Amino acid sequence: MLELTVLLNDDMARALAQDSLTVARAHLLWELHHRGPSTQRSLAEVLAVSPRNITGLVDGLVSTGFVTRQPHPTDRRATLVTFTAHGARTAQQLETGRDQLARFLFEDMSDRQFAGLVSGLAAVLGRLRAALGQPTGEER
Amino acid sequence: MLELTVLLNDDMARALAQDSLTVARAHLLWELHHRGPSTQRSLAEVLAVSPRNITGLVDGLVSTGFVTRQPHPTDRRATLVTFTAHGARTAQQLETGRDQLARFLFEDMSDRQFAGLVSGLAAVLGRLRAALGQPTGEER
DNA sequence: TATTGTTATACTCTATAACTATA
DNA sequence: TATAGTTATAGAGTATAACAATA
Repeated sequence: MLELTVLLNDDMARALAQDSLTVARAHLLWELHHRGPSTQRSLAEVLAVSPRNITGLVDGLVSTGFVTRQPHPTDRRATLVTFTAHGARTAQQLETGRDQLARFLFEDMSDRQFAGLVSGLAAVLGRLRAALGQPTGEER
Repeated sequence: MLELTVLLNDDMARALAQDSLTVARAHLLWELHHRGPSTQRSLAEVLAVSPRNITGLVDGLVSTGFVTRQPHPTDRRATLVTFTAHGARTAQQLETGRDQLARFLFEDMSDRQFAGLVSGLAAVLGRLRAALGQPTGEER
């Protein structure tokens, strides 16, 4: 399992690097894509990371042209992190790529095998959740 | 899947931190445990990381008392990274913990469910391998 | 008084390039 | 001439703490 995740992370990192992205920045883009313009505060909570960290990630994404900082309409302390056209297009591609990978991995699998996999994974996940004390996982 | 790996990595990092370890350093310890005293060069290859990176990881493990640098018996350029008693004990605990986790996750699972999980994962892994061009995975 | 985001500081992991000591 | 490991330098991700502007 560890080997598999390392393998996936490395390959994902390489793929993202071709778009001048890192895993951490792509994760922020991904959440932004699903939530729309967001304050840095809310992104810090969603990504379970310090506000200072978000400042750095957004700095990077701004300088590489994926997002901009827009003034919050009612709270002058806050900024809204917002996609550029390029950022929106890239986030959409991330989602499309995820869907394509899922299809590639599962579409030729028999219903029986797929059901067995899902059932087994659900059992493992359930045990993990119990052991870790119900983490807030979002089941994406 | 991504959420799951993130979840596992975070939790693993927290657990390791209680032993003053990081994931990268524990990975080195793990390989050392399975290979015995090793040159930094060989560790760089095994971990697929630059030699300079190994210098840093070993520096950290030396200063926290897990390993020492010993002279190589025949090559005076090389050093052999070697466990301290504390390091050897810790590596053994890592392996024991891995085994315990595996037992916890699978021992109450029916043979049928377990077989379905293994079969499904094997199919997914096979497709990944085909797509990525037969990575050198070690199947641990 | 509390919250948002930044500056200041620090640590870890990672890389490439140049260099030293040895083979 | 090639190899093992280090120093030099750099960048990314992460954290806490102090601070400014605003609520």
